[in-house]
Amino acid sequence: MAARAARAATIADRLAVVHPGASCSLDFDSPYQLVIATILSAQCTDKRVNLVTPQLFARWPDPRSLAAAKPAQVEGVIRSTGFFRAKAKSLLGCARGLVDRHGGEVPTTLEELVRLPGVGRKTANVVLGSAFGITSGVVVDTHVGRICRRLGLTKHTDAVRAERDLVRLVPRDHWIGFSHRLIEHGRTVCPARGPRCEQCPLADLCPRVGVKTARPAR
DNA sequence: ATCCCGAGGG
DNA sequence: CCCTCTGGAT
Repeated sequence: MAARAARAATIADRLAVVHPGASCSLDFDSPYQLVIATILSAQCTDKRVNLVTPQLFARWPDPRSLAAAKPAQVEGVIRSTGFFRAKAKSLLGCARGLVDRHGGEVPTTLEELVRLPGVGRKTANVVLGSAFGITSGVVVDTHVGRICRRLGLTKHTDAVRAERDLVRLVPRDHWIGFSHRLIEHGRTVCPARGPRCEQCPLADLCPRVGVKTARPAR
């Protein structure tokens, strides 16, 4: 549908003005660190993840050391990110997968990444895009899905179906930037609760059905 | 009470 | 398809 593609282009252009340098807000300085940080980011703010990763990477600086770590010790360090047992299990399994199948390096294809414990399509897209500069798809996280539904770019709540719509609407070379700007927009202007519609550059494109404006001023 | 840059398991 | 995992923030 050409009309929706034009709408998507308008949205992408305006977000590029407001969030020009939007990028991954997780702290990392290697692909290994980004994989770990992104696994931890599930149902958790990046800010919270950035609070625990320095300790994590200081104690277990590479896949080999992390694969040999005691689960209980890892759980202790990552506890505040929530889902700490499942996440610790994923981290150890992921580290083991990196060592066993990839010589301790992070693979650069979606198929290999998704095979690692704790790494789903969203995490794989983030890692490929931000650690390697590889465009593999649109990152559809909770923000991207919610905003694109509000704006009528997709009707799907399922992330895979939403992504299928978005990759058709947005030119391939804009996929990563579009993703990061939507995520930034979601964090700063259009969160699930209390969207700040009065300062949203997309307000005229948004139905805002049943959306309450932030803060009843008191 | 509901949401946070999800993923795995039944 | 659903359910579960979990602490922190609002």
